[in-house]
Amino acid sequence: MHTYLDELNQPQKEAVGHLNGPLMIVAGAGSGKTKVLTTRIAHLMANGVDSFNILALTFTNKAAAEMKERVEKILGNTEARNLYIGTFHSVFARILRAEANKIGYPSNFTIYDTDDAKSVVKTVIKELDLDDKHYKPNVVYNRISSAKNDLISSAEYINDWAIQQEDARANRPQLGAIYDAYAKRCFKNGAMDFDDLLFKMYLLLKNNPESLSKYQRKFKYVMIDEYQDTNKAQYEIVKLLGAMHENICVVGDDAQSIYSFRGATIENILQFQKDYDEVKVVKLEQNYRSTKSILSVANEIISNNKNQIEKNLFTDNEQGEKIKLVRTMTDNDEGKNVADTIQEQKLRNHYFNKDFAILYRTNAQSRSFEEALRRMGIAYRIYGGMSFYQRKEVKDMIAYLRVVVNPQDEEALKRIINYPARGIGKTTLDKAVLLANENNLNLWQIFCNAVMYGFKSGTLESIDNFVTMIKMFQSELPKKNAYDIAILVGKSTSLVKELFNDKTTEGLARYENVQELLNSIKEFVDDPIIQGVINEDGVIIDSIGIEDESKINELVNSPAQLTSASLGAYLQQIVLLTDADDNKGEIDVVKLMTIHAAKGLEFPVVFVGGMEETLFPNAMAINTREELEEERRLFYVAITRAKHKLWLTYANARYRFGQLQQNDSSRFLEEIPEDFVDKSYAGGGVKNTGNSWGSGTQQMQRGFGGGGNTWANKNTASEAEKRYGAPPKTTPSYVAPKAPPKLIEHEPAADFIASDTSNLQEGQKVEHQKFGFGEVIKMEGAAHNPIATVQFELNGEKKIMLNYAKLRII
DNA sequence: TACAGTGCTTTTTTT
DNA sequence: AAGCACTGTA
Repeated sequence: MHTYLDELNQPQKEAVGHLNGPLMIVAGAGSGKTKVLTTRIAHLMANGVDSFNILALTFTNKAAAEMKERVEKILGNTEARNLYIGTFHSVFARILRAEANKIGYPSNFTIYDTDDAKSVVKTVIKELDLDDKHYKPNVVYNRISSAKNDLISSAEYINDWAIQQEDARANRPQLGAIYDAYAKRCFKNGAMDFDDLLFKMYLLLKNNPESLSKYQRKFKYVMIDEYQDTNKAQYEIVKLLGAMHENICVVGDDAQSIYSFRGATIENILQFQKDYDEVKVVKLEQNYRSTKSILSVANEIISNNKNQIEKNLFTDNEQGEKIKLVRTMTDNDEGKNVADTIQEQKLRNHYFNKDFAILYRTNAQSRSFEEALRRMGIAYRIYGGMSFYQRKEVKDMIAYLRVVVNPQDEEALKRIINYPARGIGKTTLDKAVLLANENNLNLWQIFCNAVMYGFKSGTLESIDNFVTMIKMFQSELPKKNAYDIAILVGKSTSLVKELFNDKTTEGLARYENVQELLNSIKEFVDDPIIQGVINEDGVIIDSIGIEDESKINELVNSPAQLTSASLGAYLQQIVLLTDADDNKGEIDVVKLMTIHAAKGLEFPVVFVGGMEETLFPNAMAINTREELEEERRLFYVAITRAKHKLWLTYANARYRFGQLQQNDSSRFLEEIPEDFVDKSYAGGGVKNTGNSWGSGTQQMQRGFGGGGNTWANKNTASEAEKRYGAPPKTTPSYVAPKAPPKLIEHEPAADFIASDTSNLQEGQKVEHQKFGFGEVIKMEGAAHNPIATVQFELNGEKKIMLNYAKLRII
């Protein structure tokens, strides 16, 4: 019969089999949580629950996609399409569009990402005549964000005595005023930030009984993934949605709660059991992912936390190797060491690039790993950090599209009003903004009626041309899909042409990025998923808004109405997309990401870099026990990503803010029992052994020790040395062989012409037909036979004889 | 109006 | 180191 049930262990079966009533699954790392969730959905449907009545909420798009795919596989039919599976933010965005009128928003509202939101905060601070040195936009934004996650409106914020006291003590009494102005501005712009998607969803359900009842009836079964990471807003929404049927299933692991900075609280797990009369609790304690060695270390680490739900995570997997500890001199050496080790492991144990992950606490740490991997010719990909959609040229293009869909969107409008330059400069913009504020209109309305406001005739003409152009785009909205409009915009604004004409390396990259954006729009358009109904503005109104079946049939019969290929739909999904969600990922590359981004993932071989005090645990997060325990959970998450092998690495000193900074090894390393760890590499890595030791207390200077990697200062033994004994004086047993780096072939532009290199200087940027782009780092050789040493971006250092090679100077 | 140069701040994690 | 804001010049 239901063969899928046979694949489960006893507790898993219990969880899947509990169909009605509240259910809490405490799922340890690697215990088959996703399998249980997906099987449970399938089981619900096998027992007659309509797929339209199931809602599953996750934190990442990737998790949602995976869940959907796996349910589909189990079911073997297309019923899974009707399931409502998505992230909190994307599901609520869809619902809010359909219900926008109930909360006074346009259904084509824009979603502001963090950059947009901070920019609005900054604007508002300036308009209130406050000093943005004192009211730092970053800090203010975080404060507003926390308030929203705690469901505190600006009015409540201002009237809350305790909050006011707190702000007064911090000498920031105007925070409430800023919050209020910010909220009003977003509303005026027809925009919501990420937190609004939760906050407004809560308000919608709270204040509109019909809406609440509608969604309660629709979502008879609700499932929440990563419940330990929910904040108050999410908690209250779930509680409201589930109140009618109480068929709520939450899955979480308190040991993996790492998002308290976003308002998440473990309290939600504890509270869950009190909210309902009979909560079934199932613990999944068998780990199917890691070796015994790795899991023991993880268990040991987490046992140092006081606050936790008791559980006993075990595995039947093999013992595996001890985890390895590596100490290097600098962050650059750390990078080299990891790259060397990857190369070694590939050769010795036949791993592929894709089997490796390098994890770190902060995004800035990716640099040294990146450089080392590039030098070795190992393909890699960085997830997170500066995402594709944050690049200037991409944001510019998207800003145009945003204005077309929602001209109230002032952030986008400001961005493009004079780009490419069209004679509407700062003076004009300032005046328009002032007029908008005085007349309580938005910027777009000022421009549309510019003639009323006494702009100079030249300026007026520029404004009119701009307005006419945008209106022309808008008139195409109902007729054209997202891609066709994007192409039209690119052409009419000559934005693409401008980038194309910029032949510098950076210009080339920018042009390519815009092309990539256009490709992604095309892809989106070519794969129209029927997911909703579109209103006259081209914005998705969700099918959920239609209760009457005949109406749905009517709409299904007019497919144009139902495609999601509109520009509005495209914009909605990209802003909620993380680049970790990008699934082009099955190519053979080493993956680099923060530990946060790695949650929910697993890799055969894992490196955790930067195991140093101030970095991990991070200096910003050691002020309270709670903070420190969260850092420890983060370490726990890092460890439990590994299936077979785990390396922990740290550097004696690393560059931070342009200065070489010395750090002690992480306190977490002391918590690993001696027997579980192989420390034979904790002595400076492949290159640094045999040198004098001691991390010293003297200020490290740049170019220390003359020889690059030599430590000249001898002082007291370092913390690590005291703990782990003196580092080995001999060469390690195995030095990774340097495979000849593979050449990454460069495709020169069709118009590649070699330059006259007789006067080539150090520091100049060049292009080589085969090796690609690089920088001249050294000139040598006789005058009649000059030799340039060039550091190529993709192919490392090469000596080029200028008499023979063809180089183009950039 | 636009760009180049200078000086100043940054110091976590993300939907 | 790097990005940003501000200032001065063409």
